[in-house]
Order: sequence, then structure tokens, then C-alpha cells
Amino acid sequence: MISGHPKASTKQAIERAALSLFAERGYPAVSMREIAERVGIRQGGIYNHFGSKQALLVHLMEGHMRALLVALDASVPKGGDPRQRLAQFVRFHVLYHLTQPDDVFIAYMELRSLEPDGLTRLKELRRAYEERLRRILEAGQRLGVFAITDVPVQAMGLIAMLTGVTTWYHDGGRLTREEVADIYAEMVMRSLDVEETEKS
Amino acid sequence: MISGHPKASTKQAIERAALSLFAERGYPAVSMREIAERVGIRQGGIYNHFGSKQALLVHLMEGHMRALLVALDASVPKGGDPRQRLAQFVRFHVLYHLTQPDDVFIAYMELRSLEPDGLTRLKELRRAYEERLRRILEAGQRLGVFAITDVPVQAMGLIAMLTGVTTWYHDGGRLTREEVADIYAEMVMRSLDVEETEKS
Amino acid sequence: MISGHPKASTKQAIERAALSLFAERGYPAVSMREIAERVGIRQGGIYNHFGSKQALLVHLMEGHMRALLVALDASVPKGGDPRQRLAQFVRFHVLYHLTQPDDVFIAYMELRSLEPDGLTRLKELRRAYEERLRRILEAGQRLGVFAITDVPVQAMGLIAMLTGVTTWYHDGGRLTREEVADIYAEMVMRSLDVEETEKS
Amino acid sequence: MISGHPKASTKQAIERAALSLFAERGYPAVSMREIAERVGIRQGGIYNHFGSKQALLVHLMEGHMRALLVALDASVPKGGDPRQRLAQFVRFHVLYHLTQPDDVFIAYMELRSLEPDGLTRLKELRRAYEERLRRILEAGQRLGVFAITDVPVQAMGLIAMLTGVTTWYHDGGRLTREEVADIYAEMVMRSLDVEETEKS
DNA sequence: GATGAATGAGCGTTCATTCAT
DNA sequence: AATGAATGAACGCTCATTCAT
Repeated sequence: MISGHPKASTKQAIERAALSLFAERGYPAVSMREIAERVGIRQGGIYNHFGSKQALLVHLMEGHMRALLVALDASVPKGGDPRQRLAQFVRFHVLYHLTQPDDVFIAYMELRSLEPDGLTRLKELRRAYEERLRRILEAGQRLGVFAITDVPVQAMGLIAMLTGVTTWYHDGGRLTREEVADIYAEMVMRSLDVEETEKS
Repeated sequence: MISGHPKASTKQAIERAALSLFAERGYPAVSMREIAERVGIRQGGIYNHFGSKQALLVHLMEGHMRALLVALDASVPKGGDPRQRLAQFVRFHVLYHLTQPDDVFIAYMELRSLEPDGLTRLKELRRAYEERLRRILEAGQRLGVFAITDVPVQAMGLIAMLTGVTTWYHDGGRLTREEVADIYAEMVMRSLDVEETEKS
Repeated sequence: MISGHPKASTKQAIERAALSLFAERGYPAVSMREIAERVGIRQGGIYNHFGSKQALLVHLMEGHMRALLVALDASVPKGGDPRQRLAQFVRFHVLYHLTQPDDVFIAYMELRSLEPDGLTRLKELRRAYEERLRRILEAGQRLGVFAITDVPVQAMGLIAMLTGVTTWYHDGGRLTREEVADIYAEMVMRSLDVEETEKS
Repeated sequence: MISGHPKASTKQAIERAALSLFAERGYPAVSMREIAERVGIRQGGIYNHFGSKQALLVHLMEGHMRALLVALDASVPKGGDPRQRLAQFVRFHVLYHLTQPDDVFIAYMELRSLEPDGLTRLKELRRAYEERLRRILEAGQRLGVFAITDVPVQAMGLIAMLTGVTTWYHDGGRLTREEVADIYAEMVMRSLDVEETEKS
């Protein structure tokens, strides 16, 4: 009872509960009752913090995407060697996805659960993230260090591959997160690096 | 009334309707009424063909996975050059996913909607499919033609990347399905081919 | 079990239950559960017959107004002596209101519970009924048998007065319905008849 | 802070907001939140001024009825010519209803929303008001200046007719309130005045 | 006096499912 | 095979009310 904001925690508890439930079973399969139960309040209490189930979903998705962009821009410098930046992007993406798999999964899977307004906002944020990767690929292509047939296709393919890590990785398995990130970075660099592929 | 299956069409119509609705919006978000409406019958009529909504889902997923395995085994020979077999696998996977994206998407996404019995059966079928790829990777590794750090990780990563094609490809876009399959095959081969990577 | 349409009765039972409950306590104060309970089914069963609570209200109001107009036109001939037609109108209105007070009360009181679409349709039906009275008053005015200062005001005032009978009349009291209808007819005729008022 | 009731305004604001909302949409259809919103406070704040929604309703209805009786007794002298008193009653009733239609409407319509205690008190007040009219009618009947078949019926009929003015009158229309009051007074006097009707 | 957060009950509605017809 | 009507449970949400701050 010494903490300065003792009851700001309910809203955050709702966010956490909803996040993990939505990720686990999908937005339509999760009821407000279940979220409330996990938080330890009654169903109606959620509505003191979020106007609707949909608003809660949009809040989670938008919050995640904004945080993701901020973290990306902090981890991957805007300029510099595209090869270095791409490796950093891959490692960032994999590690972020393994650290916060729920946020990531929801942001990609529950677009279909969004009503038009939220969908528009989220699509724009998603596009901004993908744009960061496309910029790196284009820079490498211009400098002749990446062998890329089609930048947009390559970008989507890479993101899908990297995101897919969440479908099989489990903490405590044979590999650490860092090792997985390194393996993915190696895979990606090897598949694009003109230094190697051009020699054939 | 001469043909052998004169009115088996309702069951197939239900399958088709459910398949596309489950893929589009997810199993929990689709109601039996919507499926019936799309078929042109009433809600209760579905139960003449399937015992429950869950049974319908299991039927679709299991049917798809069995057909997928049959098609894979027809497209990719069991023995022979691992590089050729991998390229065939990649092209098969991408083309099958672009040809039947709904079946594929459901089989991967709706595992969480399965009740224990169906889940066990489906996981086994899914494992069998992934096993096909692991066998190819292992063969190439044994023969020294693939540079692979970790076969299971590589297999999961490849499948995730390939499956991800469905998240962005649309017919009528800049690239044909065949072109996309070729690009993916090229990406994969380049990232594994020891002929090239070993030179570094 | 001899009756020819044994189960068409549920819909009518819902109508009857809703009618009396809406009249007694008002549309917003009545729950679908209460209606169902009175019918002897479960709450959800109502939705096999009416799409929504609002649809049920509109159905009742529109049905009543259409029946009212049909009955009025059967009771009061279009042409003829305006004095006779007015007396018939008054008696019809009072008796109809005393015979079916619930329908009448809902149709006048629950306009505010209607959503825009239903409101438009009901206002038109209500206007048509009032128009019948205005036509009679105008005819009498033209023929010089009614002393009327302002036909629309007079019409609204008369209808309000006649409708008001439902706020105090109870069967089994000192007066029969017929007697009340006669008293109201006498009151109205006396207040308009130029034969008498003109002598002053 | 000099005036005697500096911040009593919130309570009055609640009364005003509740009055107009109850009149417009009916007691059961109005939520405490809506009332609070219109006042500019939060939902719970109302309970600093009224113990419950029901208490608020009773307060409004009882306050109105007491004020109505006071105003009536100020406008219509207890003794004197029944014809003059009746005309005064009619004009008073119509003008009061057009001036404060919300109070009047609630007092007549929301009796059904009252719980037993409040209902008893309100019925008595309502009876007292009607009694005033009955006294006038009886006096006129005794003096032979009114032609009345049945005093209680006539009283209820008159009040219903007069109250009905609120269902159609709108300020800014073709007639002023005073004109409407005059028309109603004329209608009523004409329908009862023995001077005219007795000649037939 | 007012607020923010909570509650327990209830709302209208939809759900998957059953079954007599 | 299909329907229409029913069910019991659950849904997202709102309600009047309480109370510590």
C-alpha cells in the first residue's frame, strides 16, 4: 500500500489477461467473463476501463504496434551498412517475437476481428513496420550488396518466415532465443548476400 | 438419378461453405446458421450430415491433411537428389497453399479449436507432413549438399516462411503463382546450397 | 389435438402476452423473459417468431392500426349525414377502445419507443385514422350542421377526449360500455350541433 | 457565497434533467447515467441528493402535484358562479399543461412505475385534483346551470380531453397557448351549458 | 459533494443442438 | 433430408447501487 498508484493496476491486469487469452484462443473464442475472471473482478467491471470488447482489442493491437515501431527504431539505426541493418532487423524481429509472442500473434492474426475503423488504423501501422524492412532491402539492392529478385515479395516472405518462429519455439527447448535469432539471421544473410551468391 | 452420387451434393456444399467461412473468419466466429445460409438450407439441416460443428471441423482438417500428404507424395519422389526434391517440395508447398489456401490455413490455425480427440489425430498428420521435409533436409545434409545448422529448426522455419505466402499473395497481382513458387524455391535453394555458401 | 393448426398458436400467444405486458407496464419495462414466461416457453424461443423486441412492438402496433382502420371503415360509412357519421365515429372509437384497450393504448403511448423506420410507418397509419374524423368534421362544417372553430384542433381534442376513456373505465363498474359510448356521443354531439348552439 | 442556497443548484439540475428525460422517454427507459450526464456529473453523484431512482421519481411527482394544487386553488376561487369557475378550471388546466407539460405528463403516465408507497401518496394527490373539478360540476348541476348526465364520468372525460392537448400542441404553431385554452373553454362550456342545450 | 471503480442482476440476443413432423 | 420450433447456455453489455477516496 506504499505504491503511488495502487489501483491503476486493474486496467493493466485486464490488458494482460486479454492479451494472453486472445493470443491463446483467439478473440472471438474469448469471453469478457473469462477475462474478468482471470483479473479477479466481475464481468461488468471491465467496462469501467474499456468501452467494449472491440475497443479492448484495438487498444492492445495499437499499443503493441506503436511499441514495436519505437523499439525497432531504437534497435536498428536508420542509416549505415544495409547488411548490418538487415541482420539487426532480423535479430530484433525474432527476439521481439520470442519475447512478446502474444502481442505479435494478435497483431497479425486478429486483423480479421477488427471492425473497419480499427482495421484502417492497424493496417497503416503494420504497413509502416514492413516499410522499415523494405527500405533496408532497397538500400542493399542499390548498393549491390543484396541479391534480391523482388523487394516487396522478399520483404513479405522474410517477415512471414521470421514471424513463423512463434509457431514452434518454446522456451526451455534445445535452443536459446539468442541462438534462434542468430540462426535466422544467418539464414537470411546467406540467402541475400551478393558476396556469396554472385560467385556461382 | 443415373449418376452414382446424385444428391451427395448437400454434404459437399456444407463442406465448401464451412471451409471458406472458417478460413475467412475463424471457427469460433462462424455460426452453423451462416454455414446453412450459404448452402441454402436451414440451420438444423446440417446435422443430417455432420454430428456437430466440431465434427465438421475435424472432417475438414483431416480430409485436407490426408489429401495434402497424398498430393505431396505424388509430387515429390521419395528418393533421388535432395536438392531436386527440396525444390519440388518448395514449389509443391507454395503452389498447394496458393491453390487451396483455405484448407491450409484452417489446418494450421484451427488446431486450437480442436477438442482433445481431434487434436491428437491432426497433430499426427501435421507431424507426418513436416517429417517429409525433415527427411529431405537430412538426406541433403548427409550427402553434404545442404548447409544446415539445425534440421528441425530449419524445417519449421522453412515451412513457416513458405506458408506465409498466403498472408500477402493475391491472384491477379504482379506475379503469377508459378513465379512466386519459383522465387521461393530460389530463395530456399540459395539459402541452403552448400555449393555456394561453402565458398565464403 | 383435433384442431387443424395446433402449433400456430405460439406466435399468437407471444403477441397476446406482449400486448398485455406492454400495455400494463410499458415497452421498456417489459423483458423478453417475462413475455416468454407468460407464454410458457424459454426466452430464446421468441426469436423463432419475431426477429427482435422492436420488431414485435412494430408488429403489434401496425397490426392494430390496420385492423382499427378496417373496423372503422366497416362501422362508419364514407358518405351520408355528417351528424350520424360523427355519432357513429364516437361510438365506434369509444367501444373499440373499451374492447381492445391494450392495443389502443400501446399504439398511442409507445410511439416514443419506436425506432425511425417503424415510427414513420406508424405515424402514417395514425394520421390516416385522424383524417377520417377530420373528413367528417369538415363535411359537417360545409353543410352547416357543426359549429366548429378549428377543425384540426377540434379533431385532436375529440380524439384525446375519447381515448381518455381508457384511463378510468373499468368493466363491472356503474356503467356498461354501451352506456359510456352513448354518454360520450351525447357530449360530443351536444358540443358541436349547430341546431342547438346556434339558437343562443 | 452570500446567498442562502449557493450550491443547492446541483439538486435542482438533477430534478430538471430527470423531469425532462422521464417525460420524453419514460422512467424505465432513462438511466441514472443519462441524467447525470445531462447535469454534468458522474452517475454516483446523484446519490448524494436522492436515495434512489425511485425516490427521485416520487420527489418529482409529489412536488408537481402539490404545486399544481396550490396553483389551482390560487387561480380558481372555491366559491362563486360554477360556470365561471369551470371556465377558469379549463383555462388553468390547459395553460398549466402547456406551460409545464413534462410534470403533468409524468404525473399521469408514470403512476405505473411507482412502488406501493409512492403510489398510495400520489393517487391521493391526483384524486384531490380531480375532486376540485367534480365539486365545480356538482355545484353547477345543483344550481341547474350544467347539463350533466353523470358527474364522475364527465369529470374524467373532461380531464382526459384537456390533458390530451399536450399530445398535439407545439409552441410556434398556428395557435397560441391562450387561443387553445379559449377554444377548449368554449368547447367545454358549450357542451355543458344548460342555457343552450336545454332549448332543444 | 463528487469521483472512479466495483458489484450483482438483468438486459436483448445468439449459439449449438435436438427432435417431432 | 429437411424444416420449424424449442431449449439451455452463453454472449456482450447496461443497469441501479455502493463505497473508499
